[in-house]
Amino acid sequence: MKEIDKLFKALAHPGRRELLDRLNAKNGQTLGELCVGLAMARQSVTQHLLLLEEVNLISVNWHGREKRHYFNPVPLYVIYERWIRKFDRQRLDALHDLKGKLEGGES
Amino acid sequence: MKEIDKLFKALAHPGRRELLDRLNAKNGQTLGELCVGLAMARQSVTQHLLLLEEVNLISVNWHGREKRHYFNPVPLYVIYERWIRKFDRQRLDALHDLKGKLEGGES
DNA sequence: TTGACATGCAGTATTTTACCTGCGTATTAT
DNA sequence: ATAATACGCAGGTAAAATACTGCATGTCAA
Repeated sequence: MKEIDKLFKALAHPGRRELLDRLNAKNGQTLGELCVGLAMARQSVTQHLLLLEEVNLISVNWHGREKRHYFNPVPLYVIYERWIRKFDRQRLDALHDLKGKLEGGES
Repeated sequence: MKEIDKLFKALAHPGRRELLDRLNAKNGQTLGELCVGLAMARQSVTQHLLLLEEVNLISVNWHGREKRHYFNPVPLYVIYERWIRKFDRQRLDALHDLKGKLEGGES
């Protein structure tokens, strides 16, 4: 399976995207911290984190018995550049401009 | 399930992304055309197309007995604006600049 | 009107994903 | 040394996603 396929799959789960959100808000959190407030067993969270590791969206760092997690946005950049951007960037820009005009209330 | 969740799920399947690619290359293709060269039964392709319809990534148009499909990139734009872009745009821009410099061979 | 074609609909098998429970191991603190 | 803590590992189950087969329906062309 291609890397980009795994990447999209990794992003397909709301829980995993939330984990990325939380690491983006506060980097270097441990597994225990990341489990707080989630309706999931610790072991399930571990599986999600491993998946995110595999596609390089997070990296880890051991400090004694603690495993600290760090968010890496580069794969998202790859998705944007190689996949989203190629779909008629001009059309998107035009829509963006239109949206701005409409919201801005310009005649 | 939230709209953004369904959107990410819809993009998680390589076959569905290929369908979008093919429609982007040539808009207005029928189900039959889209099936050519795919290692899938027509009925499976239908299911994928319906899923893409549900999240508004494609729209359809009947002409007699033919169902024509059209790609709509707006949801991708939404993903970029509401999800990718929020992750430290500055960091991404910096990486982009760096990449450009390295590739450009600037000292 | 009849046959070919484009597609829909229903039911089912297979595979993958998500999640859990139970137990084991290494590290830290007392 | 012992207990508490932080986490890994293995296995099992339930649900969801994927893909199929078989048949029905509507449209077009001769």
